[in-house]
Amino acid sequence: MSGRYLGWPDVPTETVALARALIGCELELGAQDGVAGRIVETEAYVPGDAASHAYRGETVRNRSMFLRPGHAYVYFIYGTAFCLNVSSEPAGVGAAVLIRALEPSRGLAAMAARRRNAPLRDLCRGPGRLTAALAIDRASDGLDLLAPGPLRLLARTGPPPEIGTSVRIGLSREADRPLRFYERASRYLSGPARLSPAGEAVASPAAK
DNA sequence: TCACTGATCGTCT
DNA sequence: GACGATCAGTGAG
Repeated sequence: MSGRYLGWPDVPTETVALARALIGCELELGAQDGVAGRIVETEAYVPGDAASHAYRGETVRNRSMFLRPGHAYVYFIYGTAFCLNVSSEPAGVGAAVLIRALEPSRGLAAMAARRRNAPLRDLCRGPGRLTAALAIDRASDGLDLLAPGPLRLLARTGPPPEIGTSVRIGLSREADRPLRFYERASRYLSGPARLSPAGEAVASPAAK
């Protein structure tokens, strides 16, 4: 089921607060496609962070990081993958939240087709995989995810998820900062399992 | 599940 | 010219 569309200024401006608030929200590709997934994993790239693309100031590539909160920053990495971020902090400040994983919720067949029929669990597990599943590329860079358009954020439905914290994945600088956030109960997380302990499950069907 | 490797290319030094 | 917010495939435990 889908919630209501998020708009400005429904979301926190501060980067870590936004990274946590996005867990459980739904990311929807153009309503006509009917493709969407719940965000279950994010990473914060805060101001002054040496691991952030914005660390050395604004460039043509990272300019979307300096937009008002809620804009898409999409970049191409390792010659193989696109990564989707949501800009944070007031306009003019370079910071963003990387969307690392989604739990597929709608349009599963379309996602699978774009992902070479990968198994459901792997459709959106990882920043490059979810952009492939949602057909997100550089054309999506700069889009406002909080306004009508081809890519939108929807409010979380249901109870607040239990959120876990860990170090970020794949970094060489600022690698020790606990700026990765994930939904503890989710089976759709990226990275090594040791970074995503499920914690004390209250009533997990699988745990017994 | 984890560890390792090759592929691949835009961006910045 | 090197490096990087990654992925798929392979092999071992």
